[in-house]
Amino acid sequence: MAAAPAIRLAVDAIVFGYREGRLFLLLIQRRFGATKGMWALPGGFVLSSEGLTTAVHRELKEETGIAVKWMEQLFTFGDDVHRDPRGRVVSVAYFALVDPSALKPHADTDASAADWFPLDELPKLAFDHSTIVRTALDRLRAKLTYQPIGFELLDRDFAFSDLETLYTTILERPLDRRNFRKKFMALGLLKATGKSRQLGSGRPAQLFRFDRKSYETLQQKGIFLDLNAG
Amino acid sequence: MAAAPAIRLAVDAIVFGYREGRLFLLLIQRRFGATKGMWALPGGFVLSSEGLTTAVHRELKEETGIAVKWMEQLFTFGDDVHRDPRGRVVSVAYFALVDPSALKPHADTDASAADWFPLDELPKLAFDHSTIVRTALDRLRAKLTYQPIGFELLDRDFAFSDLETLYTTILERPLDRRNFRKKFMALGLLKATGKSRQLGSGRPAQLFRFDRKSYETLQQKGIFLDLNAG
DNA sequence: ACAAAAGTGTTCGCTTTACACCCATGT
DNA sequence: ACATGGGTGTAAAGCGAACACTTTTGT
Repeated sequence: MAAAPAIRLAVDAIVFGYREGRLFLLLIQRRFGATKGMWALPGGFVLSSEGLTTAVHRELKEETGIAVKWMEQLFTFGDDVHRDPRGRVVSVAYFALVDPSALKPHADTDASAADWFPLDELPKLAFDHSTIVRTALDRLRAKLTYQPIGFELLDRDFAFSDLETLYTTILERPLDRRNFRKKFMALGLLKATGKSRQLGSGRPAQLFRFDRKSYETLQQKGIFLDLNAG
Repeated sequence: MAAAPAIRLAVDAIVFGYREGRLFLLLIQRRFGATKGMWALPGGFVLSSEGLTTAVHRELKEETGIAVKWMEQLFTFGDDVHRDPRGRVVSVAYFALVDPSALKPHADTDASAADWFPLDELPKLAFDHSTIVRTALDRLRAKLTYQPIGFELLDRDFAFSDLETLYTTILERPLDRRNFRKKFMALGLLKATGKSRQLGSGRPAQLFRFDRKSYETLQQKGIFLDLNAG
């Protein structure tokens, strides 16, 4: 076969943030082209000299100023030949989880703005980015049941109730507090810090921290954390 | 951003076949270029006018003569900039399961040969195709535990023991016959045909057929079929 | 009769689930 | 004292795992 026709390859980043019981999505406002002014996922074209993973990290950094440690490949979108008005663009989507309070996005050259949006109040998105976000959400929910998450989304020290709220927020359904705590504790990836925290009234909550080693081990292994009722 | 540099986009097909207690992989022998004479996964460059899924099906058909109904996107390989000696090529890998007895591969213009290889006797593969195959195998094994498979791999009518052998072959470990049967039957996706079959001596086996409707339903839903001991 | 493959139930232990009250602190 | 959020135990049911013999046929 001769040289391939000009398909352009892009990467997109779905960055979920969690704060105070709400899930957020990181978006940028497009500065150029037919989609100028619309909100979209951070992303852009892959350079021929860089790997895909490098490319997403670079684009994310360039467009929002945010650096994340880890992104997971989600899916490659390229069945619809017209998904991008600029021509044939195939996009490899990656997703990440971060604590948004630590990361103030700032717009850069390619974006006129960058900001966090609550998941239930997303603006209309450019391209097929709504589909991509939906796919990412599905994956995130599925991921909860076979891998621990939270490390990237919570403060270093957190109360158990923070973890519970995180899970109920993502799953959009309640969990049984006792059962959830029992199961999660049994995984042995939380360390008590000895410290405690109090918000207004109520009994102070003891603070925990993830044990990084076991956390990463469990992430690899694919554990079970059946979460029907918690 | 200006026009993207010339990255070429390819698709590769990992087609697993199952027959008589063995897993096979469909390979083609490369006819051109630096990898001439080597075995590789069927695949090739995506045309700018076609979707990714269309592209894999087309390439598979062109190179091996085999048409499959369904392929699942596996992963996109593009972190290694030098994975292809022809330049920068990013490949979207898809995998499929078929009954190889119904599908005699024949080489076509781009391949000098196409054939089934037992998984444990693969030749050295071109590019990073060994890595891709390994990834596909991991996925296939994982898939077994949350989705029913078998429909695509067995004859329309099959004995229960065929199904059992299929599972033990893929998982490479024995299953408890009684438990496996109990669980699988409980899913309610097998219909008795009333017919039976006998191979040499031994009690004849009654033949089953998949109930297509429930099969597809369960594939969507993501069911649980814990298979530690079967 | 024996060899070969198909078919079938029960028991035990663990995990999941459902469920409600007390604790520590602030106001 | 009451409001607020944090923290805890137990019993019942269901599921997964382990385990061996009988049936039907050919030779």
